[in-house]
Amino acid sequence: MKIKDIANLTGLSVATISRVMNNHPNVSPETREKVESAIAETGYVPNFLGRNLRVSKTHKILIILPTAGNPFYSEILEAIQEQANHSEYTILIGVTNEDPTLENKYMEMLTTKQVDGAITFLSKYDKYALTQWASQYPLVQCCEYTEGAQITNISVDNEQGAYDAVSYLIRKGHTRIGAIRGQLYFASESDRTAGYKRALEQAGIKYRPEYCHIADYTPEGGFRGAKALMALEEPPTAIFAYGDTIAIGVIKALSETGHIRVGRTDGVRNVAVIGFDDIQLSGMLSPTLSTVYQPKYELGKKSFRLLMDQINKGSDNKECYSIKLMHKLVIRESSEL
Amino acid sequence: MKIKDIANLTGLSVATISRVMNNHPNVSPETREKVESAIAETGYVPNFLGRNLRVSKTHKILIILPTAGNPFYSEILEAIQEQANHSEYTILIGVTNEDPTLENKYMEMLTTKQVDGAITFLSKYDKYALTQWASQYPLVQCCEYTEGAQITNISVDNEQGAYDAVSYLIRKGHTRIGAIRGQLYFASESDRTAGYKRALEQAGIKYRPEYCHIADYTPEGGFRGAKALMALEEPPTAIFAYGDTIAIGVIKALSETGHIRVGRTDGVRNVAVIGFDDIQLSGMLSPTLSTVYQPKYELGKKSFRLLMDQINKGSDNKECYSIKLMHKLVIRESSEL
DNA sequence: AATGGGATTGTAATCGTTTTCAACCCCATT
DNA sequence: AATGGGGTTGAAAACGATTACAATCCCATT
Repeated sequence: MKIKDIANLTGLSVATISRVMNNHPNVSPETREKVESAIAETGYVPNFLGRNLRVSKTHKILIILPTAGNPFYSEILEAIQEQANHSEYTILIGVTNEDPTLENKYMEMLTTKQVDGAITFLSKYDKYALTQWASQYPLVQCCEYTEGAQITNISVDNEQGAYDAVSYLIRKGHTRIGAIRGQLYFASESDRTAGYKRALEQAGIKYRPEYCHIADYTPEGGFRGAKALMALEEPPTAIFAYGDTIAIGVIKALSETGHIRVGRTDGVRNVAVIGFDDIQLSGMLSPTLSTVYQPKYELGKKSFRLLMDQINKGSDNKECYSIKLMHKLVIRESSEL
Repeated sequence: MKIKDIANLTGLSVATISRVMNNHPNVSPETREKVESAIAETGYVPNFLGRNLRVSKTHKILIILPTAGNPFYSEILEAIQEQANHSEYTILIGVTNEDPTLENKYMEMLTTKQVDGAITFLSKYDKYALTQWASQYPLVQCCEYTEGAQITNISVDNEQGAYDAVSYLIRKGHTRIGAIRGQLYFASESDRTAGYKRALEQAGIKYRPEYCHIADYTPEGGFRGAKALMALEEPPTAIFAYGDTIAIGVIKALSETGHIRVGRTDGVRNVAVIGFDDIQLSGMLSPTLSTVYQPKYELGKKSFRLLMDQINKGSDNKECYSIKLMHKLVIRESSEL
């Protein structure tokens, strides 16, 4: 069942059928009526493969994620989905798991016209290559940015966020502050590390490399990291985790080792924990997690809008924006016990 | 830059270029060489819109999810992604948020040839419509099934899983066992409810409707549910949650009300909790969560394989399979304290 | 030298749409 | 009655690839 069948059925030409399908004006009410009833009868639906080729559009956008498991991304994804549902676009996701081959494979979906644009959550691209991509195709970078690349990106100020968190811990009297970070795969990590160091420095606290532990963004990573930190001969009294998923594991580890006890009565001071992201779960932990809030809904919504702007504007998208959204230090129990 | 440009550049015909691109035999080593270097020089990449139309394939499959936020789905998605990465398919996700309009919109991506097949995680379709879809397009139902519909589906035995969990609680001496379930949007819920009831009945315990609380599959839902159950004049001594995301909130609520205390010394008995799914987080809670394990990796992998089989087999896919994978009761702390 | 056949290449149709341009009809205006 | 113009429609050319079929070439065999 194709457009020609409807044409034959109604005795009209394919052009007219097409016009009806696309709500063009200049088609008489009678023929429109006739075509529509024929379509209804036969259950005809247009073949997008033909249409896509002709108009050179896919009405699909690609979301490139480093990992599928992190609720932080899920929440942003949800916002993007919501926007997409209100548009005529559907979203397609690609997970790279830090495999550069896959990163390229996904990027090539732009050149091969499989998608109209992309939102990437990665940052460790070659800046020249990335600039190149961005100049040719609709592309926005979300939650990250690549130093020196010309591409519109949107994120929070990670340096300041980390600074705020660590400064807060210092103000609470902590001087031995550990950090559990990712593997420097993201620009956000370097920034958070910079903020961490700036806070220490400003307070006159010496930076101790052994307090900086590397993990992946999972509870297990945080769990092992916290165990390692607490095994030092002079363990930290507070831990800053670069992601709430990490913090979950940190809290678990500290609970196991007795360094955190909700409603503790033995007079020992609990180790303080602050995370990053403010995923929905963080209010459900015991103790509830203090963290640096990222406006995930806004990040997702705005990314989508920025991408749409580029897609609709056409190829003269020379101007790139670098947008920072506000973060917020959210104090719950884990830093207060 | 299209295939014709390469043809002109090399003085060959488009057919030959196409043959080189698709690794056809019967193209002489010299011309292949010549074409390949021309491609390398110009950076030509084929336009998939043209190719897709011609071969009538998109090399994309759609995953229809009820929600984006549940880690249970994320983990299955991860498995599907992994499979897809090893194939020439990319996955596309659609989230319905229980909106029937969206469900249909996503299903129509099959008829409009936007995707080659779909894996759905929903179950509340009209069985006739669903059978119709499945007979015409590659389609598998994952984690759910629809009574009376002819469609291959794969899931665990939810009835038995719930039965196992509740029976275990009964064996531990509980007789007042609450349940927090979803809103009957899924077949799996009805099955779990049936299992819950069967276990009670077998033990001679009367089913009490007020012990059955309805929530959505979020920690917040579980939180409110548990609070409600504990507010009854005769509160349950154990709670079976229909999903680990729910159980997270249940544990939080019980911790707050003092019905759960890790390492409790006051002699009061903790309320036991068992969840469902065994998401990665469940080992990171305090207390760690006892739950009914679902083989998420296998569910994802197998779904993908089944879909590929249908896609490759062509339109004579008359036979449908209904596959059950093994669940497993995983006992951790939350049912033992 | 003629024949046959396998390997290689080219021609042109095809996939299902959209869209330009021309053609047509009908009616009001002159 | 001729003209002009708006409103509708159709014919045919795209879009960029794949592929059936025909054509050609080259070489071994007779």
